[in-house]
Amino acid sequence: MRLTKAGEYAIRCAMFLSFQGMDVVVSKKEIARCMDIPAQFLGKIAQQLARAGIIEIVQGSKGGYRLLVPSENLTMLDVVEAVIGEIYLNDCVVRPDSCDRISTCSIHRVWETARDQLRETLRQANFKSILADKSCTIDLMEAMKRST
Amino acid sequence: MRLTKAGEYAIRCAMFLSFQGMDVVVSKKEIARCMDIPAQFLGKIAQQLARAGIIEIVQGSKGGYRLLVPSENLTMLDVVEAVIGEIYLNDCVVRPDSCDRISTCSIHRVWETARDQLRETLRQANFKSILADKSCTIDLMEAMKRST
DNA sequence: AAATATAGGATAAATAATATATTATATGTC
DNA sequence: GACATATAATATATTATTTATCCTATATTT
Repeated sequence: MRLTKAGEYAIRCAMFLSFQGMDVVVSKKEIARCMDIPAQFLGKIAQQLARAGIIEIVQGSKGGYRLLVPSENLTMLDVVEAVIGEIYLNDCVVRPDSCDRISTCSIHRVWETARDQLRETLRQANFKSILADKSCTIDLMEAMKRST
Repeated sequence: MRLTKAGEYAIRCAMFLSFQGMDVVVSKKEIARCMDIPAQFLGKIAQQLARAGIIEIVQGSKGGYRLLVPSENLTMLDVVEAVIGEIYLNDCVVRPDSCDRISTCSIHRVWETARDQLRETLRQANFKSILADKSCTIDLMEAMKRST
């Protein structure tokens, strides 16, 4: 019941791009290096972020990724779900036929509540406010230095 | 980011035992049959529930499982964590060394909040109140009929 | 003692996640 | 246009986790 690495990497990538701002194309290599993401794997993740409309992929020399969404409108929910799909904690919430018990059972309702809360918490977390936290930006800048 | 089948099965098992009451020994076979759980797999899950002090395993002919905890004190959190371990949504919350960014970063705090909420919601859900919901008990009784 | 039921260790089978290799395509520079 | 550079896309390999079962041992009832 944990976030996958792909999800974690996607968040790191979104954080880095948010930090750079919307008009900057950042190369895959640089993101991978600074954020400790396997470069090829980042390629896959970027495809999913692009399909979700979160980033734009720029090909060719001087290519890379560019953020398409203002960081105050970009939430952790958007980024995570772009990569791992819509979050749900128990199958039966989304596919009632996965269990032949009735879907009104209160067990289902508990999972539904838990899921809604989780999604809401991630929806509240936008990258602008995350970066407003000094400890995050300090950390980012150190990561950039380290990987030069 | 989903509950494992083992977790789902554990909940079904706990629900069945809660329905039967604390003083009844229910055979593995019967639980497996009524709750659609592979019998051998249920054996493993029962071991974990027993280790957590939730059920008692009775060996020998006429053996089976007996609930040790009053259903009003037994929560979904207890049952789920007995089987899948302590819930956490992102590695870095529990093992800060899994990511070399500082643990005070607000990303971490979001995951921490989400995790706390999730655990709290599951802690609120005790099996007595779950069974107080008619649709659950009706469903249980039908499952028992079906599998005769 | 025989029958019945679960325990516990080992292992197999299935699925999912993570990562990489390779070929193709797009862009900028000379 | 040719070449260098960077990402795309498909395929494949690797690893980890989850799910399930087999088999021998042990406990209990009759």
